Amino acid sequence: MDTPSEDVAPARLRALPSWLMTQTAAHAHRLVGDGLAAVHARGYHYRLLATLDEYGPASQATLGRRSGIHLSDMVATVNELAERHLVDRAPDPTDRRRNVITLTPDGRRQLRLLDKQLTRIQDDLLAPLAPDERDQLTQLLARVLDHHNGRSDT
Amino acid sequence: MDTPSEDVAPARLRALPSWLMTQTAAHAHRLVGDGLAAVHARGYHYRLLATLDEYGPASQATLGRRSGIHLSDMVATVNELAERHLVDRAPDPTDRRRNVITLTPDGRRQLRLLDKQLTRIQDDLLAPLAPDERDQLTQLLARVLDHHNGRSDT
DNA sequence: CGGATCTCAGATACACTGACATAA
DNA sequence: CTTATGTCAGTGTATCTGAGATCC
Repeated sequence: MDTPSEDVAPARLRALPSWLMTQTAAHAHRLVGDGLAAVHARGYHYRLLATLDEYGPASQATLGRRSGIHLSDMVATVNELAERHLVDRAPDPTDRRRNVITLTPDGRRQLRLLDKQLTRIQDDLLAPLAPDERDQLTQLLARVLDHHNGRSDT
Repeated sequence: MDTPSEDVAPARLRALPSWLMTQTAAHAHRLVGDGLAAVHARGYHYRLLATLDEYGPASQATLGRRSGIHLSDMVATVNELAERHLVDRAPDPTDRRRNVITLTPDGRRQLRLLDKQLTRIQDDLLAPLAPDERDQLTQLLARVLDHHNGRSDT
């Protein structure tokens, strides 16, 4: 603790919120990536499946807005999920520009699996924090996120 | 442009700490990236300059451990900074495997500029939070980070 | 025509892996 | 012989830009 020349990040960085955010996010990203890879999934897959589950079928553009996935990346994500029959891609009869993406029963099953896996991962990620501290952190981050997504307060 | 409250992230995601972390980190990353690009710098540049300023000259391997930059990326980072004479790279006479990286006066000047720029950016990033909430968030994130870096507590 | 949708190609930043030569 | 260092080449993920084609 008191060895001064230890290989620890500079104080300037340790007190910099943007640095703390990107660093903890890197850990979160690694934990989630590994955890989802174990069930043959990626972050985008979960985000898209969860969005479909909560909002129902939608076009790729709408799904992109809801899930925060870029339209360009949406294409590949839907491709990957459709290949494994976790979602269905069908042309929209009312607007031939659009595809309607639908969650399949297999997709719903996979989503439940991913939910469980992610719950475990949150516990690893927030291990050093007490339950009320985890809530605090979640609330604070949510407010920062809402602000930068142009929603609510300021 | 309106889309009342339709296109909002699913509740499942909004309550998921790992997602909140990576999302806020993405905003932080973008703000920092833009802000540093305005003064011709990247995140790695600041991290390396700050590490040199606080710990003094060191080998690339040591700098990597302190700044969290991978040895492989350290090479390119030092190249970029040395090209602009913000750091100096010289062979270590006592260990010919090593380079000793030193902060130059120009580098110190650049660092002060980056410090100011980053202070502004933190303010944008944490705009919706009161000062004591910013501290709370910083503390919580620091504890999570320490835990996953194998330092201190359980 | 403007505007939305989908697709594809590529770029960038960060974190990481593997291989290698050199030197302690 | 083993370990540490520096260099180079390349991987994977997340985000985003730009271009096009199609359709409303």
